[in-house]
Amino acid sequence: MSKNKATIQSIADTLGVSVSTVSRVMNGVGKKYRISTKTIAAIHETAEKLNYTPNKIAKSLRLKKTFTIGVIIPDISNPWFSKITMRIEEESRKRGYSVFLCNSNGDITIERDALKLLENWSVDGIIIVPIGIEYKHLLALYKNGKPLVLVDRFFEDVELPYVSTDDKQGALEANELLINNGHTRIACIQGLRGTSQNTQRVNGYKEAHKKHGIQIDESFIVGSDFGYDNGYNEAKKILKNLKDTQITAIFSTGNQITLGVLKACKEENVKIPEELSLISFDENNYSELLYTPISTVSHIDDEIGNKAIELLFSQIDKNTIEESTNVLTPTHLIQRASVQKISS
Amino acid sequence: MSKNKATIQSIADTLGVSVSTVSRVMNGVGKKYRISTKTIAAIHETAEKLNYTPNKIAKSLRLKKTFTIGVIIPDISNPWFSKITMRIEEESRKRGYSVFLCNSNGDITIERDALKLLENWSVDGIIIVPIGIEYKHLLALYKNGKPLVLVDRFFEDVELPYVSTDDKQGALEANELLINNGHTRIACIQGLRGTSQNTQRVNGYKEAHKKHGIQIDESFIVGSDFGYDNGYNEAKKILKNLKDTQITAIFSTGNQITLGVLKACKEENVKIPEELSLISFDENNYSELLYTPISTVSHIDDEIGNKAIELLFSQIDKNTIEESTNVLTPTHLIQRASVQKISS
DNA sequence: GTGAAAGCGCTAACAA
DNA sequence: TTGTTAGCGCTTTCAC
Repeated sequence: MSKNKATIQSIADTLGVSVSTVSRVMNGVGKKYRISTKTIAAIHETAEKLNYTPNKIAKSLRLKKTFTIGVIIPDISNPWFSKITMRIEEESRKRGYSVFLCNSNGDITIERDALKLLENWSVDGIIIVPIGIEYKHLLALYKNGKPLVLVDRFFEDVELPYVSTDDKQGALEANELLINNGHTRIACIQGLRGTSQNTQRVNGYKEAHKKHGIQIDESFIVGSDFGYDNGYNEAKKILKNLKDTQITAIFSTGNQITLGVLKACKEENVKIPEELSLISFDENNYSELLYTPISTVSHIDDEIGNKAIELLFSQIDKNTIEESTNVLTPTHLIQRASVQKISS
Repeated sequence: MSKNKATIQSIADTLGVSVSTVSRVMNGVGKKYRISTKTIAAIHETAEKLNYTPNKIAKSLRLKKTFTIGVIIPDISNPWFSKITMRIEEESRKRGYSVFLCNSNGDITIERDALKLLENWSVDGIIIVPIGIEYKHLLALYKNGKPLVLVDRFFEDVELPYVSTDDKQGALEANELLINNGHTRIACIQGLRGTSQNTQRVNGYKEAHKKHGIQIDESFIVGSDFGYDNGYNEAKKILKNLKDTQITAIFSTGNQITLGVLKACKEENVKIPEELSLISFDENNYSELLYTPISTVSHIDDEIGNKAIELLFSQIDKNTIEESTNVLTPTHLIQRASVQKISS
């Protein structure tokens, strides 16, 4: 097996034909150019023999099109994101595109660098779950003509197409469930402040309160990011002051936060739902198998992934009907044992 | 903001210098070539002004080096894989490399295509979690000089560097724990047959039996892949025949299988560990929070990811000390409530 | 200190 | 039906 790769040139040389002929055959337009069947066969044969594989780099440079898309995710180890990434990868592959993956790790500097990198790689389009606190770099790229779709988090009043979840409505329903079960003192453990996702979910929390004429105690809204530790730490504090605050339920804005809360409750020996009700954003395949099955706000990652790809390729293929570039998918409330009726 | 990107050519033109000068400056070797400070400054300035970003495609073509690595994973939505992917991405980024992600979806055809694709993209190296039932395509590429590292699954007696878990030892310890607790009739729900991972784990199961002089009942070894459904279906069958088989414990070879088992036990109202003990490969941050905290065989993904990257770059940088290219990281048994002592 | 020019592998317009 | 050739954006040798 030779170490230096075969090129169309080497095929052309061994056969005594020209590179264009080889190129045409390799691109399957041999017939169209009425290249003789035997030439076609011969080319395929030597290609095989020389173990030829086309050089995508050269092709990309020439065509100014790479057939790649870039994906930037804050944390692929989060199941919700990894499922979306999978969807994106699969759909892209079907369309003949490959995926460049970047993990921004929740760090805006990395996000900016990753974006620059993808630009330098001339990816044909970008799907990003932005950190969500800054959009200038995204807007600049988009305005410059690079196909781009935001997923999960977006920026209000900024002209960047997105597909996300109707977080507010989901949060509203979740909190109404609590309220309808007699809860009026509900803690909200939030994620990263300033992100649309968080804002919407907290807004849903607030709206549920308003709708039912319940005073909002701002001190009940705590936390700072979507991680496990945040959930754990904030829950710990809440549990320690349960007598003072009279909190009877927690609304968790993310799956990792929820795990932290569960850990804390376990440590502090606080029974769910007897002593504390819990409802959480994000459904997982283990949600019903936890020590108390958790009521969740499910949002379908598959659909979001699909929509994102659809939106992106409509930009790439320039078939864009420039209407409704923004999509909010609905949520679905899954009721389980973690919410209990109380007499208020 | 102009739509057509600036190139070193356009910078050279606006400044009336040559492309080589610009190239040198952009690559930070301006001083080395004793290019005048004002020229350097001017070039940087216009680069900024024209919003120049280097074209990695062109650079790659010229250098025959892409500063990318390819990653092929059977299922990134599996937390264990996604964590490894994250590790790989992060380390690569630190070294100035980007990641091409492919999800083989457990399909050998896709795996082969993905590999071909990465080859065509001239990635500088490949990290793959192979489906594990075929290695010819991998070996061919490796023999041809492409840096390659297998992760998690490997092929015995095939000269392909890998970093994996000491699955056999882990399985051995897990089953010894069961045996030491009086269990002798242990079911094993296996994953994809023919993969090293599965073989090793089943071997560990068998070895534990042999070591303790327990007859192995081959009919107790069931299942066919690492998915949730497999765990669910096999557990259902086991639970229905509990009286006949006298099975007292299940050894699950993977995290998704375990979730399926838990679901089945819940449905069939079989209490863990009172009626059935359970121990599982793969630790997750929710393992201790399940309705029965699960004893697990933990294997540290971070270390595996790091080792894989290390091995890969030692090949890429050709600093390879050609010894010990294979790594097996140890497992760690985490004991929780899901295993109960029984009087045998 | 700076520039000219070849060439990485491929495509496609133009030629024959 | 097939070939010639320019050029995608960049690096680098050689020249001055």
